[in-house]
Amino acid sequence: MDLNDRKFKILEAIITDYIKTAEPIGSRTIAKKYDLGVSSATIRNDMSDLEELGLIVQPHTSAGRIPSDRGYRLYVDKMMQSQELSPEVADLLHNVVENNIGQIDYLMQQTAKALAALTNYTIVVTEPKSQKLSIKHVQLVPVDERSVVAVIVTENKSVKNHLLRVGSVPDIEQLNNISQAINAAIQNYSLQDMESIASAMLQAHPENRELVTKLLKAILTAVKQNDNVHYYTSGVNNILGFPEFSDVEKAKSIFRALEEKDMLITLFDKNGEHNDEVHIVIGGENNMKELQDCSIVRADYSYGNDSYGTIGVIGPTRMNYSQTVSVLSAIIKNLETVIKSISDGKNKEGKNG
Amino acid sequence: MDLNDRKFKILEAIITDYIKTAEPIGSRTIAKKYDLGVSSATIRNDMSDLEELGLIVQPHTSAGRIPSDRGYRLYVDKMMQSQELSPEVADLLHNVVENNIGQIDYLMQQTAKALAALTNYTIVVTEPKSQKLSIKHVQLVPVDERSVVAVIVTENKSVKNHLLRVGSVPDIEQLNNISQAINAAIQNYSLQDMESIASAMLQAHPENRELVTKLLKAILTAVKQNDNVHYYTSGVNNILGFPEFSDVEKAKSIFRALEEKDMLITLFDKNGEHNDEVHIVIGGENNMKELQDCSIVRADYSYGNDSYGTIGVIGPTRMNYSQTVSVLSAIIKNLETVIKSISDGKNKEGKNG
DNA sequence: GTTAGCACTCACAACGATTGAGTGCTAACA
DNA sequence: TGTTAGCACTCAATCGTTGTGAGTGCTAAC
Repeated sequence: MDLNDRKFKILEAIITDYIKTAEPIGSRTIAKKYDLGVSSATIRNDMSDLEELGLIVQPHTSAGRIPSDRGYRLYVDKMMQSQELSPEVADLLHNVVENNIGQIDYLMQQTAKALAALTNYTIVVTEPKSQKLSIKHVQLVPVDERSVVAVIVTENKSVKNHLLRVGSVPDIEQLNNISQAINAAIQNYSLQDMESIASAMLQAHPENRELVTKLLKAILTAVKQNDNVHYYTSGVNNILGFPEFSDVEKAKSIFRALEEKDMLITLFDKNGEHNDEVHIVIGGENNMKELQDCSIVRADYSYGNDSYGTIGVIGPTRMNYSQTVSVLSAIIKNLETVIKSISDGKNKEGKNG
Repeated sequence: MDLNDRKFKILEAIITDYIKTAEPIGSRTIAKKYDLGVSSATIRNDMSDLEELGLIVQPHTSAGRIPSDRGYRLYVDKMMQSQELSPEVADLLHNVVENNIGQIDYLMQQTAKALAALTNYTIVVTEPKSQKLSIKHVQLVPVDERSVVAVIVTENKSVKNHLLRVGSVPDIEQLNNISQAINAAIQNYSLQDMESIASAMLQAHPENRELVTKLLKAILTAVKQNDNVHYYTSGVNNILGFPEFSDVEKAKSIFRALEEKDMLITLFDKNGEHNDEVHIVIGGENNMKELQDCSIVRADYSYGNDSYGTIGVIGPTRMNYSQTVSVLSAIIKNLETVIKSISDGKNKEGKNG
């Protein structure tokens, strides 16, 4: 069976209508609302064919049709028109990135928040994560008489604080000396060779054994923490706004799924490398049964050379794919442009290793 | 009308039963379940009296009784037995604090999470906030060729990072010099006198005008940000578990309320100073209409000398007050003990100003 | 003060009838 | 061969009716 132009139009009508109303669409509605020049009986015949192809389904005998996962898939792959963003929205997205680019965690949070507000769906943003992590710089900063913060800057520009509690805190000069020494040691030895770094450090600063030991431990923790995916969510409650989730049990199971970290790993599983496309996973195409009624639109953004994160939009299968893809592409582009403009200096000067 | 012993017992029966089941309790149920030695008719008479006093209400004519806000209030103030925590729970609470005391944001998050898991209610924790904020130490740390992190340590031991983007980043030695200079300047002038600090700094480091300007701005932001209440929530979804909120609209309105920052300010409004009591606000006693079906149990914890935060537990009016108060008191005690043990050195040595 | 007994109330569930949106099929038409 | 009008059929949703049972308030007697 072939899909002629009219059948495509009917499928599109069903999908766009259903996205708007969440109600099954009947043949008469299509005949009246869309000017196809044929009667409802003809549309009925076409709908029967579309159903045979598995593109639409009937919730029950005496109801209209709604799109199936396969129907959405065809729509998304072949029929969907890309949507122009309004200048206001484009501006808003640009500003979110521009204003928060300095603080990576703020940036992630604000990005998620803005996308949630714009799309009305649920947003998950993962922090950029580098494949190979290396420590770039370490600095000790005094906090009070018993604690020092180790500020650890990694190659992929994440800045993390680790508070170290010690018996007594050396003065600032000494802290600077230790900081300098650890930076030198990290340059000289590979991070794998913690033994050598430790012994070198302890030899040079025997009077601050406790501090140095804890510092090294913090650095190890930082390296290990890199394996943890940090992520931010926003708009989780938007789920409750959709009639398909007005059943509390359904909403709860989705919430539970979104709370689990492993879920995200499954969901955002790259099956390989970062790439530039926007990925769409529709309904049952993902294999988590709690999210079978949801679709996920996601895209990676690169952050520096080999570091990247993911932004995912989670909504009902009946989501506005076209708008979502536009907004997502726009924010990714903004992120990458601004990030690139910052790190441009780096390649030219090429000082640091 | 007076409340004799039996009436108290009946009220208590109604409250404890309703907390468990969320169903109205009838006179026969009480007669059977609680051995009061009187018939249901007698209990009926007493219940009628309790209703006249406004301590219980009937949802409709042919239903049992449920406690009113005033009933809960009487129970909480006069009748409630304090509950011993099991050693496991006590241990868990202790460990949460002990293991995370170093990183204040982690500590808040983990505390909220643990309480949410233990109580099954919604937890809101505000970061400790000082009345008067002063900057204790500033340190610049290089990130890449275009950016520097300003690590700002405040008197109440919060450590915040601000990323500064500049045309070119001076070498580490210079960064240390500038850090030292700003620390000195902050010591010499009051923070109110930013003018003087700025001119002194710019005079001393004219070649890093951009960096110094941005640094000063970051410091100002840090001071201002202190006015913002930072808070962490956990267990928001627990709301959906309670039958009284199984109506999606109700749940949504509560979620919306919890999302609003101003709500918290209203909710946690201290009407004055920090004190040691656990406060309980029952149902309509708070004046936010979205939360009229919720109760709030909250307590302040002090963090250092004049800095304190608040932990709030939000649940249905039908919440287990006794357990909640126990858990909350325990975590507050843990927090304060551990915090005190850390800062003990401070008062003895009394070095820094 | 307590209790048994009884009439009364009212939410809730079950049932059946009605409605209406929507379909599939058939026969006729271009 | 594609299109259409017409008609019988299906079935979720709505609505009124009825029965049921948990629970009350009142009264009279103990």
